[in-house]
Amino acid sequence: MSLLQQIQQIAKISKEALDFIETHIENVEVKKGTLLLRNGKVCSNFYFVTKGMLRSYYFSDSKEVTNWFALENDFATSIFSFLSGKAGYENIEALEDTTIEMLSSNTLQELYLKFPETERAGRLIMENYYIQLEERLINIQFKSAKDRYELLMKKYPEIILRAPLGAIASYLGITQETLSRIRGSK
Amino acid sequence: MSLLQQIQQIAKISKEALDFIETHIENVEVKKGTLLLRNGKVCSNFYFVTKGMLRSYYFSDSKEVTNWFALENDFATSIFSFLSGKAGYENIEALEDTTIEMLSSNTLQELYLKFPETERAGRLIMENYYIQLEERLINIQFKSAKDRYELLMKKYPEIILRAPLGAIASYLGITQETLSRIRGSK
DNA sequence: TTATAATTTTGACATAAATCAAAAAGTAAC
DNA sequence: GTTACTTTTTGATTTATGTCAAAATTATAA
Repeated sequence: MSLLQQIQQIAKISKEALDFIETHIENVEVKKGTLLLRNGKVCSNFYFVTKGMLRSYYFSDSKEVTNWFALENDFATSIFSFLSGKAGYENIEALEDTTIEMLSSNTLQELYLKFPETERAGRLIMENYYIQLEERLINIQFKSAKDRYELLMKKYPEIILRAPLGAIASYLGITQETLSRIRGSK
Repeated sequence: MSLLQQIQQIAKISKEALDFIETHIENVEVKKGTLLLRNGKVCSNFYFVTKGMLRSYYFSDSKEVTNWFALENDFATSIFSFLSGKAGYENIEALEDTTIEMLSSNTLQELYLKFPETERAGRLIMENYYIQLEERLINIQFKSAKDRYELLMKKYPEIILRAPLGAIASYLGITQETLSRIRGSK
């Protein structure tokens, strides 16, 4: 699926707006290990993954903490930085060779102004993100490490299969030793 | 401040849309202890607190867990249920005698359709909510109980002063015994 | 293929926070 | 003001998960 198709599934958008988006999409291919964003920088791009996998992480006491994974057909950006225009704390790296479609924040602002009907898609995407995040917060707050791992496995098995253990562990809020033991014990 | 004023601070909205909102606002006063929403029900209202304090909580193994507090000038709703139209897991109660302005989800849907420029305010509100929630997730995942308490005290001292200990503790993801000890030790 | 580096697993031990229980303090009702 | 109820504090003990360290496995590159 392409970014354009994905957006059309979310909200009805005029032909003109779609054309505008299409002419502004930038296609990028990056090798595994590439850093698309470094902490301390402003994230001025909104990504859509067509192939491969990204992850965002930040440092907490010099330890890497995974903030999210983005697989095929997922949107991805450093939301705080992208929305506020301020320097962020996130790093975005490619966990595999990855192909992305990219929109700049300028393009998006222009899109919202020129085609106000696209605000709806923006709102719906944010609402969806919020609900996901809320669920994650609840899990982290009140499920055991093992429960959280099993929930992730059920909901996003692809992440478990494709991401390195350390990245998964810090996403779940546990150490990799603990995750390794959880995996071992069953 | 009123709901109308708050919305106008977020995005520019036409006179007509404002009128539409105004005629649909419902003013409600509730006594301390009132349950505005019970889990298992669909939350079909969007609240704005003009006086007093609400909190949302859900049950995890028959224990109450606070999901959020809403003080004066805060919006409040059971976001998942309100957005999805499905039965939710949250309860919303008044922690004090509280005055609220209320919009139904039907009104809001109508508003978005009739006045598409209001989508922008909706999007911006959601973006802001998301950023707040992300920050909270990061804190819960990687700060100690004490650090989390101190962060809350710095950011929302009103909550610490006005909410009962048990509600604050479960909001922070700790037991009330632990919170009591944190308070005691300094 | 072998050498080197990165990732994952295993082990021993430490610790923050939970649990269970009861006392103390605060609030509301009669 | 006394009684009953709720909330908060204090104490003793347990437990899930973290930390530190090293071994085993797997991936990468020369």
